Amino acid sequence: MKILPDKTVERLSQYRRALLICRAENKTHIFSHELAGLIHITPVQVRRDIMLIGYTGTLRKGYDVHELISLIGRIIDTEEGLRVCVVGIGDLGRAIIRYFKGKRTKLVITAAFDANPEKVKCVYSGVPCYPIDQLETVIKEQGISIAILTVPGEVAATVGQTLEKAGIKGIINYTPTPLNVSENTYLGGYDMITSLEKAAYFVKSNREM
Amino acid sequence: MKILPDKTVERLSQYRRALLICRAENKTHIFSHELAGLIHITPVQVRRDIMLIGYTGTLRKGYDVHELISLIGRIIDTEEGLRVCVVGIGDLGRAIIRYFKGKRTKLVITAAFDANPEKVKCVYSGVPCYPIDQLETVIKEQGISIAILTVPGEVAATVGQTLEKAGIKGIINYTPTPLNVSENTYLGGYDMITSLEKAAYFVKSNREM
DNA sequence: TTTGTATTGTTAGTTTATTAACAATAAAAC
DNA sequence: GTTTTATTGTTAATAAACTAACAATACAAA
Ligand SMILES: NC(=O)c1ccc[n+]([C@@H]2O[C@H](COP(=O)([O-])OP(=O)(O)OC[C@H]3O[C@@H](n4cnc5c(N)ncnc54)[C@H](O)[C@@H]3O)[C@@H](O)[C@H]2O)c1
Ligand SMILES: NC(=O)c1ccc[n+]([C@@H]2O[C@H](COP(=O)([O-])OP(=O)(O)OC[C@H]3O[C@@H](n4cnc5c(N)ncnc54)[C@H](O)[C@@H]3O)[C@@H](O)[C@H]2O)c1
Repeated sequence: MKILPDKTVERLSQYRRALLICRAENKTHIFSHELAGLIHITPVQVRRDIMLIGYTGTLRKGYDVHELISLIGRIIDTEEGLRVCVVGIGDLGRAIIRYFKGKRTKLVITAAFDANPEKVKCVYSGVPCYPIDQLETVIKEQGISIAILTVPGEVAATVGQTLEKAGIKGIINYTPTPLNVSENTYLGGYDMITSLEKAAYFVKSNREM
Repeated sequence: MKILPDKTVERLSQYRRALLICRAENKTHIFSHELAGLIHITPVQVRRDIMLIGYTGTLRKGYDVHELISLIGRIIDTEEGLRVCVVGIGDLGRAIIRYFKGKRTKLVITAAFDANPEKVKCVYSGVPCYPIDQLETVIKEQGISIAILTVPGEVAATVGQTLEKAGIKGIINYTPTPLNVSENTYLGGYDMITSLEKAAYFVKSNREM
């Protein structure tokens, strides 16, 4: 399939999240305007995205929830799955591991890493925690390709380097430290302060009107 | 000032984060390409954003770090500040409170709420936790205008309603539950699974090439 | 002094993303 | 059986975001 627009990929993920909830509620079909409402966008956008991935719904009946979930899976997920690790098991790292637990079968957190010897022996929501100096070994052994970075900001840059050296293909960086990675490593992540400040700007502008 | 593009506001927040680090390192001036490198965008974009907010740097010397920080503050922040609360003090809520601690003076978390009586008495990183049934009272008393929602998904919709009733103007929803709020309440938030799935799609597409 | 270089500010151009519009048509209403 | 309505799929139009290009110019080097 042709490469999809960035924003469409992002929305596909959101669609799936919403559709999984629908499926859990035994809903078999959904209209474009319903799906749109769930994630606060327009129905046109939904239809356009769905067109882009080559799916067609049934007129006056909507989209088949199961089929759509499965198609989005075929687009976003890989056949054999991708493995993910979390580096830095503080509050944020733990929250993320718990949040992921059991959510996906094709994108699984299989390892955690920490520098603190106390944490290293433990298993968090089913994910074993290894000492940070085994990072490279474990990543290669398990074939992990994506890392979520939740270490303290001061050590983030160093750990980032190590991750790249270990062969990681994508990093989601939640630390406030800018990472310096090579061109072909995907870099994601966002800052909660930025989310808040956007909200603040909106609230401010709204009040002035 | 004319309303700024959404993306520019987002980047202004990121610029400030980077600039604050620079200031801490006693850097007084910064070039567009340096600032760009820190957040992985192009220098042109930096210059354009800075043009939009009406600032001008010094030729061959770059932008004054202090001045730029202060100008971004005047744009994003409000004169008298905005108050923020966190609803649901689990791992994620705590991580957020800690992350914010002391970071901003114009955007301050002043209250937390939880349903668990054990947590209610405590103070988290300087933020007192109130019982959820005092939500409306405390929000009105303290003049809180933005809420960060980190309760379990099952209760999110209900709590969202209450927040709106209490006069909240913006909600950052980190739960996976779609919220149903009125038109003029700002709604933000981000899903970490979506971040990951975007990364996965990228890694997958890259490999196929 | 003159020339060359680095860097800003800005305009115009391009690409990407969103929205509007509407033909097609299945189902429902009459 | 005919008309109306709701909904999809798609194309065309608009808007937003980004990028390229370059004039202007301060500073450094020659
Ligand atoms: N992006 C955001 O919006 C956001 C929000 C909250 C926190 N954060 C950031 O996320 C990071 C983690 O936050 P937290 O609240 O969980 O912090 P935390 O201090 O609770 O956790 C950090 C963990 O990293 C471990 N660690 C320290 N050095 C390490 C190393 N060299 N290698 C591996 N592990 C190491 C520590 O033992 C600890 O368990 C921080 O950088 C914080 O600033 C970002
Ligand atoms: N957006 C994301 O990427 C992301 C990541 C991680 C977690 N989450 C979500 O964030 C939420 C919190 O995650 P967590 O790991 O901190 O969960 P958690 O279970 O540790 O925390 C939830 C807290 O909410 C409190 N609570 C329960 N009912 C409440 C109510 N009615 N009013 C107020 N407080 C109430 C609980 O006492 C608990 O302290 C969950 O919905 C989770 O799915 C989202």
